[in-house]
Amino acid sequence: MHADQPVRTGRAKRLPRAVRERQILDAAVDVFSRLGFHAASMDEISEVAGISKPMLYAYLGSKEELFASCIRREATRMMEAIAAGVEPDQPPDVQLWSGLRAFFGFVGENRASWQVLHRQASSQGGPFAAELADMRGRAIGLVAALLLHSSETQDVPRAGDAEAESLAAALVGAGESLADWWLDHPAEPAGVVAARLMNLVWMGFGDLVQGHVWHPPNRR
Amino acid sequence: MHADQPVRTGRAKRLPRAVRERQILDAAVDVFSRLGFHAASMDEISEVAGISKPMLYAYLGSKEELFASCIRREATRMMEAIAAGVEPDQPPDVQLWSGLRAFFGFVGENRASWQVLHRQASSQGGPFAAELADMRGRAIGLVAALLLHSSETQDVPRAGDAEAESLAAALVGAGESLADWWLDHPAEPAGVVAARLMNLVWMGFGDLVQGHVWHPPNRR
DNA sequence: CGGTTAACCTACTGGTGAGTAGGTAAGAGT
DNA sequence: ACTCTTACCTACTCACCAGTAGGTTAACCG
Repeated sequence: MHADQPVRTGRAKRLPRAVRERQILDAAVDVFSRLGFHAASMDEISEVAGISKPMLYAYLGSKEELFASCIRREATRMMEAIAAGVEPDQPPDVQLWSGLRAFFGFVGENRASWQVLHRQASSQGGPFAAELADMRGRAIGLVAALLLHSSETQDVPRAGDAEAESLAAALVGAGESLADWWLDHPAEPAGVVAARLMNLVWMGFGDLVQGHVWHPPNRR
Repeated sequence: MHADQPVRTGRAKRLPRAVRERQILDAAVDVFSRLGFHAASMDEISEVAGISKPMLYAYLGSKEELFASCIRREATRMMEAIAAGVEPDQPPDVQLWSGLRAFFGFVGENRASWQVLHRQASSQGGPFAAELADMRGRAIGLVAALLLHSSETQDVPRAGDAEAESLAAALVGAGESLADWWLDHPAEPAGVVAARLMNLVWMGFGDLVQGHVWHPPNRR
């Protein structure tokens, strides 16, 4: 995924702090994703990063602070990737579709990031899960706004804020979960997984079993 | 959730092995769910169980074996709860509905079990995740069969096995995920959460934003 | 009431990993 | 060339925890 340092031999080359910090975070995400927070050791992270342990502490603080930094960085990267993917002045279903594509695209190309963000962060309690909850909250807000706007264009009065928000929560949850499932079934291409979720949540089984499917408008 | 032993004072009362084993598993589920596999210590589990550490090893073997026993027991309990809840000779949507109710009912009354099953087991690799994958596989099979049957009753030719199975996977994933979300929003009653998912996957947003909702047939 | 079994204990070992003390050298500024 | 800063290191300490050795007492059986 990220290029690994060759095996450490003696002293590492001197590099400016900002560069080292990035390398350390890359290494930490890699190790945390493979082993989980507790089983990951600072020794291993330092080794993968190509430096010695005291550097970790000098630059990123304690193990917990390092983990939190990983989560923050990856969460930000992901939200930016999604924001870059949506097409704001399209109809709601197309917006949802492009958001899903961007999301699954990111996860596919950054499996380690997703592993850390979703599985690790949420199974540690406390401030880590909170960091995640914050990101999820923003995502839910976006989807809820989409739904509200979508029901405004129809002239149906009934969709309230709470209704929209909880449906959005369910959809975001479904997305997280499907991405998680995808980690264990990596054969499928991102587009297929995204399309599957799109159909599920937009059409519903009730329509699908009758042969009604949703498909994207064919531009490009 | 489970009644805790009062504080250990000296020697514990002598009890038959089967009873102690159950107490130990109860304690282990509790501790694993709160702390996760790695952070949980055998000392703490033994303390919560009201016995001393060597008893754990005498009865349930190593830490890993103990964890695996927890997963197996809780997975079995859950599948049985769901099986007991479905009503086999109802139409597909009602079957799905009763399955969802049973599922969320179980999770609501056994949050610790769910925490161990879903979050902990899946974030440890290897044999633990495999144990889970097996259970999930069975659940997916059930739902897929339901969907296939459901599309047979309509005279639509197109739903193949693979299609049904991947949709089932998505639905099961959505259920897992919504249950997970629910852990952090315990205020909602089980029925509401179940109904939300039912509507999402059966009707889809496309219908919901137009005011079409699914509701259970009103028996009782 | 002895004797056997099985439930139960205290008290250790060995290993591992977080975090630190204290020192070395590479490059920048003068 | 000479110092100063800062990137970088080796080599520890200390705590915690999985797993065990070896001993104790309660119940049951004759």
